[in-house]
Amino acid sequence: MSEETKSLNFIEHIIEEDIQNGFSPENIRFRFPPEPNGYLHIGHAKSICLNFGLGLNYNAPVNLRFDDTNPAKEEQEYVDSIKEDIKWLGFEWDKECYSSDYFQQLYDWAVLLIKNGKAYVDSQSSEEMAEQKGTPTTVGTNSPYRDRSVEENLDLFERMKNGEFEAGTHVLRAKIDMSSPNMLMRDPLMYRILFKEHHRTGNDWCLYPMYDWTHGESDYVEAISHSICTLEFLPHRELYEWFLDNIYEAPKVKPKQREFARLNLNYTVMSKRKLAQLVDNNVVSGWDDPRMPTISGLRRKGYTPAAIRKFADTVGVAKRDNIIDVALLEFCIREDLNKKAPRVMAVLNPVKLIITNYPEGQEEWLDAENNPEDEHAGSRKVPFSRELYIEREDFKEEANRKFFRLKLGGEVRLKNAYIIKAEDVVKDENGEILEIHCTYDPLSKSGSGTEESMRKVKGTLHWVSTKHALEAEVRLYDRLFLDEAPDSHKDKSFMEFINPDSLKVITGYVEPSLKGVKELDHFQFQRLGYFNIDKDSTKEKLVFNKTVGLRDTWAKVKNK
RNA sequence: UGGCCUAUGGUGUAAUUGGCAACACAGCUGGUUUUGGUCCAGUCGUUCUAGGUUCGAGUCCUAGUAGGCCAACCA
Repeated sequence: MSEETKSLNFIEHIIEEDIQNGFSPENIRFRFPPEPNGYLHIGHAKSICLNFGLGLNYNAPVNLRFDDTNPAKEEQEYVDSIKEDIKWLGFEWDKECYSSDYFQQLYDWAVLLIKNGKAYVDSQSSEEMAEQKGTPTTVGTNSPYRDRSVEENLDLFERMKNGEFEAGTHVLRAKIDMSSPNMLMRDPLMYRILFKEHHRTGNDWCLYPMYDWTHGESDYVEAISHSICTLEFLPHRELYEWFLDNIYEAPKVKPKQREFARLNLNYTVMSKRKLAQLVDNNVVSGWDDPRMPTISGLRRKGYTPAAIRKFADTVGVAKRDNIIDVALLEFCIREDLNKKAPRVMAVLNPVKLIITNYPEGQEEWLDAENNPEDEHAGSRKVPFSRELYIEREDFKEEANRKFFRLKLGGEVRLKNAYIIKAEDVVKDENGEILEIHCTYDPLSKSGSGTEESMRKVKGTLHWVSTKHALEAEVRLYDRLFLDEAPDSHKDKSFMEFINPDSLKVITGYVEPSLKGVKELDHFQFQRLGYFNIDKDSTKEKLVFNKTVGLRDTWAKVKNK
């Protein structure tokens, strides 16, 4: 079987066209260029999957390049987390690069531009320059310093580099066109003076290049053929090309910038600034809080690399703004975990169930299938006894026939065990049920092959033996925001839509086979959802995170 | 008041480049099931508007409408 012919996205169409037009496939090269000023989120995952996926498809190298031109915001912590996240997603970069590695080259090229009359030192305040910049609908005016001599510019620029001037006193600007309809072409800044220690170059420089001047030239240095970024950089393309044209030397690869629509997810926010705000205001416990749309948050919540890659693949790549339904992300993780996660029994909201005709003190270890979706997963033993926990929601004193669970006088199968019949309840003075008393049919044991064991009863419940169960902390997550588009309201901050119940911490009871499981191990708590082990887990105390619930048809029926 | 980008079911993304609008998710119906999960079958629903070119337009042209981006010494 040949693999399904997958349709190409518009970036791939462009690459195919370039190859058609004679661009040599071995010169194809990509890069993923994060700024190390925050943790990567699911939107970056889309970009990572795009760039590294392209690299795989075209057998082309993909560089990881840290776009570190602003020492005020960038930190090593972020570099480390970014590398970890990309590796975890399953991708390998060719070279690990830093824009700061090119500071000298960039400086030399800037001198070249000055010599060619393409750049000049401006000595006005930022306010004055902003004033002269004009607006999208009105043209700008030239700086009084625009026509400084090459010699003066060269001298000033060198002294800027040497630290002779205070921050803010001078900048280097490209000399382009103050009346361009594209604001970015109105003599954009190339350099500013910043007396800040850089996470890599230390105090070597007090002159730092701006994004536009840095990015395209870095692509050029690395011979990136296709420089893929998000839509908001589209107007930068003209400048990207202008800068390149001023330093380009003939046989080399001239990088091409192309733009795609960034990922948006409903019920969350997706900008590093806003995510940082959630962290700084302690709305969440950190960048890797499972409620965050960060890669580290999703990982901690129990998402798998395969699920995220599948998601990125499914949402596609195009040029129109989009808002993806989180239901799609949830579908992707369920699909993956359904195949991989071992099934176990856990009771999260327990009520005691006593089997009155089961001998006191007796216990049995029953066979339980680990994963019906994976025949190689094998089975395990689970302990059964007279006293069990079941979910409070699985019992009602009376209910209609749509309720496939336990009710007084009704029968139900205990998963992997026996058919039971509810006989009586014991309540406290407030009417709260303390115990459910039932009887079991000793001949109905699962898998025993008896006629009784083959009987069809409508409901099957999960359970744990009170005596054998392990206590565990279980963290239940709900969406962080109550609004579908929390940051789309002009008059309200996204912070006003935070879901106060996004985290519930409860104590649950899990079957004893879970003793000794490792961080990040995934499980399906049968009939409840997927859970994984949090890093806060210890030998003494298990801590689970809820990854996602199972699809819940009952919830829909119930609410009708 | 300018320039640029985008417009296909509820949400996304395709359409052999001008030739029967399809795939996934979501929704709904039913079946199987010792998970109200999975799986299976079925179903709902789509080319922003108006003109034009053409034998034929989602695709090309014109105008309109709607949404997005652009005035940081951020990236």
